[in-house]
Amino acid sequence: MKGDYTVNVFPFLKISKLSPEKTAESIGQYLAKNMEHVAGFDVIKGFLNIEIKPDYWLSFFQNHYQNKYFGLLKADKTAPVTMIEYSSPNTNKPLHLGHIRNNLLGFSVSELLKASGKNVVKVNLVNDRGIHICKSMLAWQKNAKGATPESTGKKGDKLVGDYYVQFDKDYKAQIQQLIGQGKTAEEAEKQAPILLEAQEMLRQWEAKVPEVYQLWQTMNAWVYAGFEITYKALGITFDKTYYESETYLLGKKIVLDGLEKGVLFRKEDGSIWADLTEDGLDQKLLLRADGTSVYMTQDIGTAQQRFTEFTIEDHIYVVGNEQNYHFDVLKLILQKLGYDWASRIHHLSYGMVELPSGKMKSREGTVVDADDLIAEMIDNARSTSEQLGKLDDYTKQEKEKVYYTIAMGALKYYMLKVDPKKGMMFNPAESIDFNGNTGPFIQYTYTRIRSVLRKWNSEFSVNISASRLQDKEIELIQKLYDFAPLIQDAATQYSPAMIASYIYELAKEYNQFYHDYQILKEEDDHIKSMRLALSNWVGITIKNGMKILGIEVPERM
RNA sequence: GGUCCAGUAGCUCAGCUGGAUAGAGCAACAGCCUUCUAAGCUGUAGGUCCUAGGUUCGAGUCCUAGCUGGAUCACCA
Repeated sequence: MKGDYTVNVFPFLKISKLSPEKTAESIGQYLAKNMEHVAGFDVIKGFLNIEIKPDYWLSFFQNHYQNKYFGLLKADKTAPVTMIEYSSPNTNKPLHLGHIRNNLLGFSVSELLKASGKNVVKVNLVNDRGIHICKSMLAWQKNAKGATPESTGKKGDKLVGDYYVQFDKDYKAQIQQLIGQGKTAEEAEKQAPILLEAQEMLRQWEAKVPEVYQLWQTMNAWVYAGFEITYKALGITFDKTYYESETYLLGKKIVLDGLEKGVLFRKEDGSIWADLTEDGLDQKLLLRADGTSVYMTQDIGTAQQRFTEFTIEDHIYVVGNEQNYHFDVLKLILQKLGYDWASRIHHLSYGMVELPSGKMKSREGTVVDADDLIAEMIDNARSTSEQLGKLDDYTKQEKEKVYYTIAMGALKYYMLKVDPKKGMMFNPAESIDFNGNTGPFIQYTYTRIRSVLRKWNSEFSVNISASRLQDKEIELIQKLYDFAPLIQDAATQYSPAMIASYIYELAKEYNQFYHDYQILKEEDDHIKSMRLALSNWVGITIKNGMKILGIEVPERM
């Protein structure tokens, strides 16, 4: 097929009043005459294929092949920031596959925005208070006999999570017992003694009863130590961490102001609500009758705090699509309260990760644990790598580093190549692949490039006439040409998947090139040098693209 | 029940603002390592793009209805 670009002329027919063929013909002739880079054109069935002169690609090649930051923009540190909240864990259970998607997406979108020239602030909001935390604490008090991460050798978040599950088990047993005594299910759910105890514990926590407060601090510290390990393994970082225990009261004042202004209303029992029925939504509780705040209240306060602390041009919340309604309500309430920045809030709503058996439920233990999955990925990378035996001269530590890099490359790419908006299926029975459209395939392409360049270990340049470029070489240059605009496009859509798909195609094309042409063995020095330069440039782009996905590339594998 | 989202090859997914014969990977089958890393390359096979209408030169893409699956409509977060 001839032509580098295709113009579809059908939309112009109304203006040209000519047949598609004649319209295409005349546009083609005009372009060939007036555009210096246009070499020629073809008309097929109303499609105008334009061919660009190889010189154009050659000069683009010469201008950029040495640029280590090819396609990337630098952020202006004085510019307004894009704030991105992600992770947002609860401190009552360990991280699972769903959290992995959230964390990887949040981190990658941050990198993507940075690469597109934005000034990014990454924040985490730890949900460290509330009834669910008290449930773990209560179950620990009742069952643990003083067990700690040290005494059990168990990771802190796992230990606490076990007691959250334990609570749920006991709670359900009590409900059954009450139903057996003639209560309705609804009554039983509200009256189970263990739940009443947890609610009492929450009141004690808010009153900062020392015994409860101290236990809370202790158990949260265990969880944070556990999270730290998982975050580190995932390579996830934040610029700032907010704790709900420190911000949960913030929204209160705003809500009371809103009440005074008549935007909100009070019910007979004293609770405060927003009426959104005119906007097609329901009424939303903002303060309980006893004055305590709910999730929405906290989010209002936290948002206000952030917009005061920073000059924010865009605030992204990476949160699952199960909370779409929550964010619709949040934005609407903030608008009604008169905050013009409400329009700058953007919910990056990603689809749930599902298992063949359905949705993951922490309480029911049907989750793919983050640490387990990471460990399994590393084991798989190790056994594959050992079979191939290409790293035999590496030290054990060097090898382990490569296994880890490949394992995380596979996991991260697997999660990020899917469009964020869409749900995704994960089958634990089938381990994540290392071949085909995968992270390791791209990493492998990079190591091939590095291997060639190590063997040369000298200068190279592009000093050749354009007519000597092979089609495949021009195709690679064209692919690289797309990188910078792609980053901008992907950034506006918050889509690391577009980057993943691009790097895969680039790596694939390079592998074809690598297979079909010789580089070091090429006899013509100019061609050899040009191919080294092209390889190096592809390598740079793979590395930069993978960095946006939070994936490292190894020198060898 | 109201609202929202999704349905593309056996499986997992691409398919940009409507454009040429709908693409990859995995799985299956057949080839390619005395040659720069075979975690690679090449080929074969695999499709009623959920269904039915509509919009127009043209629909996987837009509209309407239906079917199926999911989410949500909490004094949980």
